[in-house]
Amino acid sequence: MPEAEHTHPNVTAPATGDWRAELRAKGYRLTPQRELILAAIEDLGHATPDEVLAHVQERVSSVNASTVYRTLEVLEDLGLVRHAHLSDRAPTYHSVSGHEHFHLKCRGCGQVTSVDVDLASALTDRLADELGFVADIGHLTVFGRCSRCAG
Amino acid sequence: MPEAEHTHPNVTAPATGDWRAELRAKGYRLTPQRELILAAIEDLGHATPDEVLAHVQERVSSVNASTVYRTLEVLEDLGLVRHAHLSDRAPTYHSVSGHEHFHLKCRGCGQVTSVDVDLASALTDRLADELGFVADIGHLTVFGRCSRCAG
DNA sequence: TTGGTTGCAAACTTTTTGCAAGCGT
DNA sequence: ACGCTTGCAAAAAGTTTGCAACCAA
Repeated sequence: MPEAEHTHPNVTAPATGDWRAELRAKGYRLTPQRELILAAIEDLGHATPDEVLAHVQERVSSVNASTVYRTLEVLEDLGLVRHAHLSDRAPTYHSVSGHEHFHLKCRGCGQVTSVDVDLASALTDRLADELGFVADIGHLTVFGRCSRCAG
Repeated sequence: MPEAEHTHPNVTAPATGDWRAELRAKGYRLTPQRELILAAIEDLGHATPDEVLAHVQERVSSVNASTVYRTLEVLEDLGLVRHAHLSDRAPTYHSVSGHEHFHLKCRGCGQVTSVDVDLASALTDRLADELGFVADIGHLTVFGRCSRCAG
């Protein structure tokens, strides 16, 4: 499959520093690894655990893969990052500092596009009205073909 | 996570036998394994490769896991089965003999619900009109909370 | 007979886990 | 000092691959 490129460069708001307080409030500790991993995700926009690890290790080579997995879980619990499944393989994590969005993935060129959740409101409304189902659109990935590849 | 139960028992149309011809037409061969694996998916409704293997092995213990993976790929190529990601782990395969549908997965109780693709037409239309993106709704899984678990 | 298929074993990729040492608070 | 965290190594889970024997056509 072609390499994924992203149409929505992550122009994220800088971490306010108040997440560190929330982290402690939940009984977690603030460690260099956690700051590095969160920063990596904000740098990379969308990244798999593997890519996060590589990015972090460019500066601090001693950081371990298990730490990345464990930290990603903590950061997701804190609501600082989210993940989606952009391929049949590893999940992709992204920062939540911006607006909530879901993803479109083109099977032709591999391009990933971020779309505002509003665009799916018709679906979420119907699911809620007709089935009482509260959808988590931020986790959604819609596969298909982009305009160029659909032809 | 709770075990998934399914609200849409697969009442699939019996294989007409004409898939065997299509299979040969594409240069594939008709083998007992392929018939068993397709039958397993129609029996099970929704199943991971692992579950398919276990089901097939109840009758023919010699069937191998690689054969299941390879066959699932062939069957999907023929359009006889499809897969969706109902968990962060193994993919789930289902028969395409019925109507096309996408899935709802409840994070509370794990329940999986099949929903007719029509219900998502508002989303697919907007994606097509505004972005030219042709969505493959049959592959979609929407995570969230069912009416009971949403409270 | 020909070449697509299968079973087997080994390799691989991604993620999880046990544990002792380390460090944030 | 207490106990959450980390690095490491091994295990687990899921999938893929090379290859010789096998069998559908």
